[in-house]
Amino acid sequence: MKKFPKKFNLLAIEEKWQQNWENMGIYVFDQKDSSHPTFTIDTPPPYPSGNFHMGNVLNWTYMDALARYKRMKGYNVLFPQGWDCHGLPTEVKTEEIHKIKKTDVPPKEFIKLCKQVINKYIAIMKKAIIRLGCSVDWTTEYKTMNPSYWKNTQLSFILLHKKGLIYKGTHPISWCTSCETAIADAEVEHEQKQGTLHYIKFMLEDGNHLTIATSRPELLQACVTVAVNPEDERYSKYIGKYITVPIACRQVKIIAEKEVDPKFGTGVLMICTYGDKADVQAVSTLKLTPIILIDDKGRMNENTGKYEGLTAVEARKAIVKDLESEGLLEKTEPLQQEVGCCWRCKHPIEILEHEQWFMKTRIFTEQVKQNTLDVTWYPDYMKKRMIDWTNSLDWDWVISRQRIFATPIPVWYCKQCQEIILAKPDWVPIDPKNDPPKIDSCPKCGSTEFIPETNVLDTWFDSSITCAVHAGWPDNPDWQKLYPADVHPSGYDIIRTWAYYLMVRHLALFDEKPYKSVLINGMVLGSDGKKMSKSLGNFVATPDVFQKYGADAPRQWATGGGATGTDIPFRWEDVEYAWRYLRKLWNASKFAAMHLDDYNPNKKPQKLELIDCWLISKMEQVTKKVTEAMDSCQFNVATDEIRKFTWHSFCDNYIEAVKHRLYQPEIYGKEKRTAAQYTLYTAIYRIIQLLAPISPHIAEELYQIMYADDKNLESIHVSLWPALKEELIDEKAEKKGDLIVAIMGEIRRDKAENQKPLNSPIQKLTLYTEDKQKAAILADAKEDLVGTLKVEQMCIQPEGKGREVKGYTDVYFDAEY
RNA sequence: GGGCCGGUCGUCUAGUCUGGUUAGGACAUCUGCUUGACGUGCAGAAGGUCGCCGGUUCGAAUCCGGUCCGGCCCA
Repeated sequence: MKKFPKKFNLLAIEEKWQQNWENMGIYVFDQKDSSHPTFTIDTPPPYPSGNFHMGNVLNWTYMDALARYKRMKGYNVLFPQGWDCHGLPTEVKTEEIHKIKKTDVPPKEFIKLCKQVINKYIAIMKKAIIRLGCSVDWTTEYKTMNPSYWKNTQLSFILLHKKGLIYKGTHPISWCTSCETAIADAEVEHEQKQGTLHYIKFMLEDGNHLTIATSRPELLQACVTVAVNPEDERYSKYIGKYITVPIACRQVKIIAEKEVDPKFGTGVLMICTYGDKADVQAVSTLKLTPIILIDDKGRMNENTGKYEGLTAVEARKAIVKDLESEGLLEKTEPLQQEVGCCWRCKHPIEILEHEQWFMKTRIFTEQVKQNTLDVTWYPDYMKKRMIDWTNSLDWDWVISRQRIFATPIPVWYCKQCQEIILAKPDWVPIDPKNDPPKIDSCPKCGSTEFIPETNVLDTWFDSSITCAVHAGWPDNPDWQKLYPADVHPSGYDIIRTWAYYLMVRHLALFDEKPYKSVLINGMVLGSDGKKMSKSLGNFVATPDVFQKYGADAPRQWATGGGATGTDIPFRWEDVEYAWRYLRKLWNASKFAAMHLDDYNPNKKPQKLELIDCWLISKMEQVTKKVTEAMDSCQFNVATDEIRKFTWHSFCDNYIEAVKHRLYQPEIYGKEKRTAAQYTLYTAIYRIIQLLAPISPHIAEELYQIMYADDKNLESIHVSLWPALKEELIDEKAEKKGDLIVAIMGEIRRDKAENQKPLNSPIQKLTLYTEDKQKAAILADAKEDLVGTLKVEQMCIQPEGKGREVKGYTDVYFDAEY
């Protein structure tokens, strides 16, 4: 036992241990070990935004608590950490910082700048993860922008291509005209916008007209058909007839379509290529020829004649004006509409036809669903989100992007015959823009000139193979030992992207699911219950929290704030409460340490008193509950149980009940003092073990002061999680102890009501009970009752009435002060 | 329009799957006391028609049906 510091200085303790843990290397996954089962965490590599927010605190705390728990349970734990560097946000940030456009400098130069930005941000986040006390194995650290990771991403591309799961095709795709790139379904956000519904006359051959309502008159020239609902009696007679599209002055056929809502607008719908996904559907089922009017930059193209060069919005105005002058615009009205927007720049997206690379994902729908059901979800209902998302997908995954800072697609084209030259597995990592293919000539036509693919891969293509990469794929031949990952932690907001892409990619590559379980965290809200954001003024910066309360307290906020998977509001009061708990534990330990100078942990006392057995049994009960809670990722339950046991059973009841034995062995006997010492020593060790995954720093500090000399372990975090000792659960002792504790409580209450100090002596205490068993219990615990309550004289009588002990209708007492 | 989640003292939250003590805890409020660990702590009080309506049941916060409100995701 070391000297107990006088002051409680958690902040200093924390940083000290963070340093020491790194030096000890206890979080390094042991590749060579084969005697312990492995537990692998598929840490989702975060995008380094340069900001570690309270949401990050929440999900890293979940991961770390689990990692530490499993390590104590005897697992060889792999807790890796990577960084998902590529993508538009990085490009945008780099442009912002350097006040340039990405096209202002050569791509190589731009990539260099992006890397600088990312590396700076990684350093900030890494520091924060360490400050939170996470037991990450930093020897595994990787960055998706490094060639070593490119290799993985590109290899996976090659393998999928060889399996026929990747193809090039011209399909309608979501396109951001501002970012000038294709984007995937998952990147489209839907926003409520105020638009205008235009009522436009389309002339029929007989000189009459139909009025169609559209919010996008600029797409008139792309109108390929006009549809009405077959049930709609107003229009059924026109089905099959031809009608003239204004501006385009072109005739199209009127068709019947069940999907048309007769109540929307006039009930006549123009199908154009492409206004929305419904148009895409119609064009493909009806086999119509699309007419594309908008180019990559969002300007009207040569198909629009006099409108060429205008933006879509300008063209809309011009066309409306022209319609008006021709008398074809009947009226306009405001319209609340949902517009698909780019997740990054918020510009409305267009649906354009473009040659892109795709990965076949829809053919895996059934397999994804089946495997989703095979996976354990914490909480269970979150699997619905994955199933629903899978079912809702209409298109394959567009994996090519027209950007700079990303993994290159390892492909060239023969200049002569356009043959696709796919890189061989041993060529990667490679950037086709810098290096030619490693062949002498085109295998098809013999030409020696090649054009590099300039498109790059979607960032999700990097981050959706982590389960295999963390396991050691492709270089470690044993990688399948660590595959599938035991748990994939994630927020519910990214199930449709992260959990889904991981699933579909690993199934496609390896024909096996990537993870055995998914641990879902909710979102962090502001203290007002609304989403935390700077603009709402409810934002709390993580460094402020660390500075004031360190890491152990906010970690308890995270684990105890609510059930796993639910949103939890950040409240300073909750962190404060956790802090008070830590201080309470600290003080209780200090008290125990004061009395343990002469205690020999190797010598068990011969007899324990009733109240000692009571605490030990409670301790086993709480161990059981905490173990079960941790096993099912119910961190809030675990936190709650540990707190309740420490604060109430241990501090309020037990310590108070044995003080007399500790302070006055000359009266109560040395043996009884030793029994109390043993119980204190045992219980605190158990508390810090149970607490170690959740609040690792204080657990370590107390361990090192009080236990390291005896237990001889490097750290509490390598101690073995307490095995369940059912034989120590003693229901009878608990029942007996409960009675004693209830009497002590009732007498405290009696003193309080009589405005007596709690330590005021009782001249005579008479306990009444007719129950002989209870009388025997009282007699057995007489010394602890007398000692704790400062009773001069105590007797037990079968008959008589006094104050009733709460919860016991047959036990009364009378106290004379 | 569809899906999911939530609605529990003034505030936040547990419990709902597996129906059964007095609906648990925290913060805030109020009242005492300060027990030889506690820059505090302890004891106590007050505060709830468990969103609303109906059903099942001996018994419903919990199961079922409906309904309203809020959030998220999707179309």
